Amino acid sequence: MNKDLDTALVWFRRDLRADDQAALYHALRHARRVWCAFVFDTELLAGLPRQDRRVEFIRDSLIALDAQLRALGASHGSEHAGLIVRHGHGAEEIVRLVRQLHVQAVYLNHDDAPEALARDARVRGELAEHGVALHGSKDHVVFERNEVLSGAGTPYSVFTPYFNAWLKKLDDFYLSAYPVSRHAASLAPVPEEFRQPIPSLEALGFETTNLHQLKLPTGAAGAQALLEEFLAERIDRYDVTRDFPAVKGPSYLGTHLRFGTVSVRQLAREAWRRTQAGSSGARVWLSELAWRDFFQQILFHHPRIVEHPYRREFEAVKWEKGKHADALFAAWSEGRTGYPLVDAAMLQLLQSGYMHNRLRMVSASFLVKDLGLDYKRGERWFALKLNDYELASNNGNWQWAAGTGCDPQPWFRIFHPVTQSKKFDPQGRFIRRYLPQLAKLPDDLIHAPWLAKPVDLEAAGIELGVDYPHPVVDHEEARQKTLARFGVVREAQAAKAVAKAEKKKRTAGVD
DNA sequence: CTTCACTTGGG
DNA sequence: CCAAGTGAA
Repeated sequence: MNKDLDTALVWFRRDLRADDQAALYHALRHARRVWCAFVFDTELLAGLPRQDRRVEFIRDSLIALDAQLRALGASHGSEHAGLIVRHGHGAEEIVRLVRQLHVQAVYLNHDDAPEALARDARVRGELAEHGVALHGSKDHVVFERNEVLSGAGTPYSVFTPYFNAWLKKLDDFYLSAYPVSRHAASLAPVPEEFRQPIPSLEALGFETTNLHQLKLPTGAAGAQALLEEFLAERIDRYDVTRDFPAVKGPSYLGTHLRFGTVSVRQLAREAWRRTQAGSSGARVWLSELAWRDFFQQILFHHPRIVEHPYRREFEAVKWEKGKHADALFAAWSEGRTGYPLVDAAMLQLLQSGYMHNRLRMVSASFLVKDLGLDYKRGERWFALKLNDYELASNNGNWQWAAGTGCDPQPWFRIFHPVTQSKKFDPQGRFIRRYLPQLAKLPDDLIHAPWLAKPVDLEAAGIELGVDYPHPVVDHEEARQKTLARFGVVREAQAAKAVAKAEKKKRTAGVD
């Protein structure tokens, strides 16, 4: 094929794989010599704790990506291909590489988080000054930006119609893999002076974590192993197993999706095929992928939700503040609220960087509706701790739980933490895993130890307040306070409804 | 010169 | 998947 460019650079960011990779594919197709680069961004790293499983996950995955690129190049007659890894200011390092390698175009995949969009726009401007083009591609989601719009041409704000339109647009082509290997001969040898080993964690300013003790294999090969097992053993029952935190139901692919060590097209393709074959589990799992697209698209169209509630009437809600609120937040984040399921969930997050989806809902609801704390505090905590943290999904789901988002859980629907516990961890298997001090309590008492008789507590070897905390709030009392707290929203929504009804009456009168 | 089978590009 | 292009019969 005739190529229009001599040289190009692929800037890897959250797409750490060499197969079915949009930017890599386009670069290889258009340029005779293609280099690949990743930058550990000093500004981004500076905001992270010294022990961060995600930095380790990325570093491991870069080693795998480098090997993947070398092998791909070698099998197409190109020795010394590979990944150039830098540590510095992301944008500056890329511009520097472009000049040093005399690159004619940079290829990257879209990152639609507001800060990333701003950064990429700056890079585009700087590159333009050197006469270098920047080409962006969709890669992270199945459908992005304006690809799925309502009949009126506006973005959807309710999931169900969005999902229907999403499914309608889905076809084999959108889900087909970018055939990277077809053009792999364009992978260029990395010049001697650019061949540097991938920096160690220490060199990056980090310490090792327990990542390798977790059941989370890294890199594209790790993702494929997880996927194979999930498809073979669990996806068809996902609809019935996914709500039970003690059951191995989910795919555990969230972190791989986050860093692009797996292609979302591959996942959607597998789920879609099984959906068409009648698998109800696959259909529910596919809808989770669509939720991810939905929240990405919402963030793209409404970047203000990073700082503000999507529904403006919630700005007026007064959250608990001050010393007592801070103490409640500390109890929540450290897993000592006295509500076993919530505490077990928060400990799972602390110890592994993962939290089961059902528990994300339960613990979020508890923070907002039992403790009366601003959802943004919880959002920030999850952002810090979740291996699979993704701004769009995390913000979207927290706003869902708080009732402030698009298509949210209504604010007056308040999860009962004990009922949720009995329903989704009936035998207390999950609770016992993280709270061994409660292990001897019988199944019916483990969900609310403060209701156990002294004799039962004694038999289980528990002294409340010593071995396990008293509940930090009374749920029924908290519920009443929350309903009152959201009174301002009720009034605003009622006023809105009245205005709407009057308008309807007026237009009806005209007809 | 037409037709069919096959490949390639698009996202 | 579909449209457009290619090459052989």
